Amino acid sequence: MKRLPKSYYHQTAIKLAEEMLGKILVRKLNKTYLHCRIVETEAYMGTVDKASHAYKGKHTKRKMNLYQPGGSVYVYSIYGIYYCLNIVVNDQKSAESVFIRAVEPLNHLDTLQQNRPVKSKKTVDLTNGPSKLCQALIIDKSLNGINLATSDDIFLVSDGYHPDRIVKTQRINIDYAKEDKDNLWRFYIKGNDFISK
DNA sequence: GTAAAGATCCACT
DNA sequence: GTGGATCTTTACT
Repeated sequence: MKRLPKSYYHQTAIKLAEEMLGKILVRKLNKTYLHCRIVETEAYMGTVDKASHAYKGKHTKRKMNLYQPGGSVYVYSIYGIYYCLNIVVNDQKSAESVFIRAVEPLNHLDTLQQNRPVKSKKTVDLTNGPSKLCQALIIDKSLNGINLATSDDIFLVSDGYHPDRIVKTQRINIDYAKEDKDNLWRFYIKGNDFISK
C-alpha cells in the first residue's frame, strides 16, 4: 500500500472527487490504524461555487483552513453537534475541496462501534454519512490544517483498487446554492452498501 | 449584542 | 415521512 504524495492533491476538486473513490483513508488512534475505503464524495469548487464556504473568496476565522495547500484537512462543525471532513485540493488560492460523504470500514469494526453510541448495530450505520464517519473515526476540529501527505494521524493510501462503475449526480442538501446546486459534483461507487441517502 | 441558519442525524408517528 | 436536537459561525443592528 502506497501513501499518496503531495502532488496528487494538486488537481481540481472535480477530478479528485472522482479519483479518490476507492482510495483508503487511514486514521491512527491509540497506535491502531483504522482503514476505510472512500466510497462517496462531493466536489466543492471554492471561490466560484455558490455551495462552497469559500464562495467569492470569503475569509473568516473558520475558513482559514480552506486556504491551505493541497492535501490539508478542513473540518467544520455543523448544526452545533456534528463534524464534516473536507480535503483541500489544487491551488490554495482557489480553496477547492473534496467533501467525504461516506466510507466503507475495512478493519477494527468494534472500535468504530464504540466510538458511535447509537442503537443501530448495523455496520452500514457506522460510516454511511459525512458526520457519522467523523464520529466513528474521531475526526474533529483538532485535525484542522493537518496535511495528509505528511501526517501520521490521518492520511490516504492506494492499494491499487479501482471501482468498476462510478455514478455522478447532484450534491445533497445545498438548496441555498441556487444555480450551482444542480451540478453533477457528487460521486459514488455504484452498488456499494455504504452510500448515504 | 442579537438573531438566524446550517455540506446532519436520530427517534418517532 | 417528519420534527427536534443543539450550538457554532456569521451577518447585521
